[in-house]
Amino acid sequence: MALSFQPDKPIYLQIAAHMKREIIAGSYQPGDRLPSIRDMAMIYEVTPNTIQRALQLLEQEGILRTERTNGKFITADDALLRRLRGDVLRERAAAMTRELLAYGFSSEEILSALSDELKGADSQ
Amino acid sequence: MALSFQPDKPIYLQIAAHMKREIIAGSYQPGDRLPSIRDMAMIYEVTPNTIQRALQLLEQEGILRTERTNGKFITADDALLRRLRGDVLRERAAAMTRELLAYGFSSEEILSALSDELKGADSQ
DNA sequence: ATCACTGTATTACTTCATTGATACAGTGAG
DNA sequence: CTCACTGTATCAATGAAGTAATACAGTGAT
Repeated sequence: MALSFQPDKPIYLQIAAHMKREIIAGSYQPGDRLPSIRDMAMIYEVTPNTIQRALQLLEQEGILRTERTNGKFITADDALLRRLRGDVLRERAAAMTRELLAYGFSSEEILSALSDELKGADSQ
Repeated sequence: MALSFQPDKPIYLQIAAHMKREIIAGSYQPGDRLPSIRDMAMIYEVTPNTIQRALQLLEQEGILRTERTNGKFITADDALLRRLRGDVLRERAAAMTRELLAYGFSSEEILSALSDELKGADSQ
């Protein structure tokens, strides 16, 4: 793996975002145990502190649960994961809408631009 | 005015973004002269350097033009402004699409979420 | 008891970016 | 010429943030 990091954003944020995407996309299952902090540090080629910091963010969102001396686990709370999935979608859509309306674009323009993008993405 | 700044993003970027929105939204007209750097510094309540730095970004995009001892002006190039407007819309739509597809959302989910947001925004 | 494994906390380094102070330079009106 | 106005360049202070090093602490298998 070793995920190529963008130099302009903190690594711990990029790892947190990556993990969150994987979890929401279903690459990890509810209840799964994560690799240990030190193992993940090797995988991502960063120091353990950076991993810990990333995972703290996810734990604050309730996505992870810690067993003090045993490891960290994806929450087994299915409902929470489903809710999170919906929240992410709505929040991203809302942010984009807010921004583009501030630029003076009409609802029709925004919707049409998005349709075009999705058509392009589908055909790949 | 004095625009309340978010503490987490550099002020010069926020000012640049604000100006760009105003220009794309049509609050300034092509060819308009901007207030002097020192005047804008007073208006935004920041130091002149911060304004200069913000305006440099817009100048690099071709949105502004400088007359060395006379001031800065919105470009009179109408076509450029129209093109910029379209670019912004497409770029934002593309970024959001990329991100949400990485989360595993389907095109249908994305489109529907955006429609919902726009409906909400319209009715306000 | 010891070892190997978990996560946690503390501290410090170091780098980097943002902002501010100040000086430079050109133009045109009076 | 001088003043008042433009934008520009340079350099320093500060402050914040990210990362790394290291030590702490708990558990369970052998």
